[in-house]
Amino acid sequence: MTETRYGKGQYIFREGDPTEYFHIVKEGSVKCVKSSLDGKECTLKVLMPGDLFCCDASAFDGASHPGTAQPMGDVSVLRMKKDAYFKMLRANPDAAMEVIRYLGTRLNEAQEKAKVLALDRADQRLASLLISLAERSGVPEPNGIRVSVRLTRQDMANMVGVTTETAIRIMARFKKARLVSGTAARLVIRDLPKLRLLAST
Amino acid sequence: MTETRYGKGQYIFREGDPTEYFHIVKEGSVKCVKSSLDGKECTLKVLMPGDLFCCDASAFDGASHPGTAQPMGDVSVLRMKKDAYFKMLRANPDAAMEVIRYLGTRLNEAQEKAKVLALDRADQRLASLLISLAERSGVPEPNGIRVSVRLTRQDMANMVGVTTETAIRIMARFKKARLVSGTAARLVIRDLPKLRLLAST
DNA sequence: AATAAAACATGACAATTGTCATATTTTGAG
DNA sequence: CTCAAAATATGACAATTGTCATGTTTTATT
Repeated sequence: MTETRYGKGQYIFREGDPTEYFHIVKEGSVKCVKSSLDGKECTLKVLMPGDLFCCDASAFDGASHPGTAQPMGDVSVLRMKKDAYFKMLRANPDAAMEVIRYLGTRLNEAQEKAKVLALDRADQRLASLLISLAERSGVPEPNGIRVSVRLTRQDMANMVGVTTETAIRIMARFKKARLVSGTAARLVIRDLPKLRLLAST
Repeated sequence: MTETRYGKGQYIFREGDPTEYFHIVKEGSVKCVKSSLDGKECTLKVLMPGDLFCCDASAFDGASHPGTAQPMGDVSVLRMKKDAYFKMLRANPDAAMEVIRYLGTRLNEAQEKAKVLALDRADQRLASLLISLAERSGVPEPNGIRVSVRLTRQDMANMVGVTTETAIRIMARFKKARLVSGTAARLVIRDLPKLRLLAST
């Protein structure tokens, strides 16, 4: 289990690279991105400390990475050769069960995300994103919940499958309605209950 | 491990039900469905024989089912109390590794689906669906690949996040362009290469 | 502090997809 | 075989979202 650091402009691995390591986020956050042939990008998930990645199918059959892992700012990642990882899981039922549980959670998340993408409007999808950001990386503050992950409007757009312009317009509406305030460097969720209402309306 | 049969109009379990069993499809196919508060439905996946379900996180922490499992026609399902399932996995590293591999594959699938929903137009999403149907349940025929799962236009619409009318219109265009023929009872993929081209254009 | 780059913002217009209404055809149960 | 229900089909129109163009503000680097 070795520790590796990555910084701005680097990649941990890219879509199509051969899978060699199993990873865990130690510090910072990591973006999982997939892109289509015409250059459009989609951010599947922002991984936080403790999250496993590349623990999945690609590691088994020698397939290549299904997506790109990109550090958001400076990150520190633990990694282990995939053979050692599998050996460890085989020898350690507790670890294996933990990975099963983790993958199950991730699968549920991914399916919930697919549902939102399939059924909801752009503003509802953004509201859902803001809610989960508040829950997963929110820091309570006097007038709301600050999102500790730094996400630009473009990042948010990529996470919910809309254009940057649409994300900007909707966030402007949210700001006017006092649901949120600030931008990437200091995004604050000001009215979580109303966002929840909007997400399911 | 007991076998249970289900027929039309029944449910194997419904969204919100407590999780008691781990399941495997033995015969027939099973729809995994999630619905939103306003009655819209989204079909996450059609499970085929050999597929595991409810093998995921919900089974761990006593959470309820995140979606509904609905038989498509007559199906036969094997099931096992979740406690016995976990005990079995703990005692059997090969089985546990197999479940990890399976969940990883499903997670990749779900993320690929999220990407398609986030980035592609309705016609591209339908083309992607037809491609995966051809691959996963296709039966070669003189003039194409017959899809052995019976899916109405509404089913397809629910699988790619569009309205039934949109699915009907796009399938009509595909039919005119000789990419497909027939409806639910006898859907045939006639030009897989062109569908692949369309899906990535 | 200066400056280039990135992010944010907004308008005008186009394209896509949804909604609602209404037929027609197909399927399945009795 | 008959008949009701479900599925398919199509038109007119509305709503949503994307595209492109352009300008301002913020951020980061020297």
